[in-house]
Amino acid sequence: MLKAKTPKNLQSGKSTLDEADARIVAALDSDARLSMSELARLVGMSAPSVSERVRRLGSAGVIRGFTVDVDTRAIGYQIRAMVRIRPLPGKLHLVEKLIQERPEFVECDKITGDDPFLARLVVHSIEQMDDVLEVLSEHAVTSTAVIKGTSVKRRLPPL
Amino acid sequence: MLKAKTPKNLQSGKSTLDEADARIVAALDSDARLSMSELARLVGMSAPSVSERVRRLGSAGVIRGFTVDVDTRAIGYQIRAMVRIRPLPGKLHLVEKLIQERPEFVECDKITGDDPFLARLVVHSIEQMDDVLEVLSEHAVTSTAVIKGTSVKRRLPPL
DNA sequence: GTTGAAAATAGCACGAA
DNA sequence: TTCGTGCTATTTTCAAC
Repeated sequence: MLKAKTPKNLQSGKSTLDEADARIVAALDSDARLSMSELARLVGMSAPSVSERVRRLGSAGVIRGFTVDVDTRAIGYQIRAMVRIRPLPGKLHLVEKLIQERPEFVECDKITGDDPFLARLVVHSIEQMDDVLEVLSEHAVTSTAVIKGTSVKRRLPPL
Repeated sequence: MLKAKTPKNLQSGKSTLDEADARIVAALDSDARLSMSELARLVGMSAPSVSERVRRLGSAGVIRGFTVDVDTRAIGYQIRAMVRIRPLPGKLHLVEKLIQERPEFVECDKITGDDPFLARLVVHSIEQMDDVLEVLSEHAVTSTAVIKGTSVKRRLPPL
């Protein structure tokens, strides 16, 4: 049995999780659809306790939500690429809007350095990739690197 | 009520989803913990049908799993960065292993271009970032761009 | 954080289209 | 085939402790 006192540190937003919460988050990361009762078994607590902790992790902002890991290749998106995007002078916001409006950009971070945006692109074909980049071409300079494989699949940092 | 004929195209691995599957995947993406009965309500089918479709999407490889979206800043990881990594000659595999062994690298793609790896790094502080990059420094050249914000939060391409 | 009871849900077998 | 109905077992939730 695992006895862990309730963390008061969630609100500070800067601390580490206690052991029970860490185990809960790790378990949910490997399968977000685990039932509360099974989750309870895994962490050695009762279901209501675990349920309450999950609720608290949600309202504390640690858990933003639960999502599905979709293999885009299995639904026809054969090509993934990372695109660095440098808007021409004065076109930063326009370019950002264009990126957001193109659903093939499935992720985009604003970063420091020469290229303000780094976006993940998912397309069916090279032709489609070209179509998407064409939209940006008169407003930004882009550098595209096709993804050949994965060395580290998305994972959580140490909890 | 939604009548959609069952897709025979899942096995081909290259096709698009039928409307029911698309709605199921989209709904699960917004909340992977939806109950089958609620999911059934959302897509206008019975719970057993939806349940079977989710099972099939899993075994077809479309759904790889269900995960939790954790806000790493809420657990003390204040800094995120994208790191381009170019191993020195002959050190490609060594560097890949070093990346995989460092849990602060929460994602790493192998890409085309001058820099073979593009990794996402999550750390508590600049000092920790330096520590992590130091490990690579004698085997690779790295270019680090700190993430200032997000333009597009991770999302699915059109289904 | 735990226990126990009521309500909701999941999973299975079956029949219908 | 795939979808829907009715059943039982499990799970979730809420109460009280």
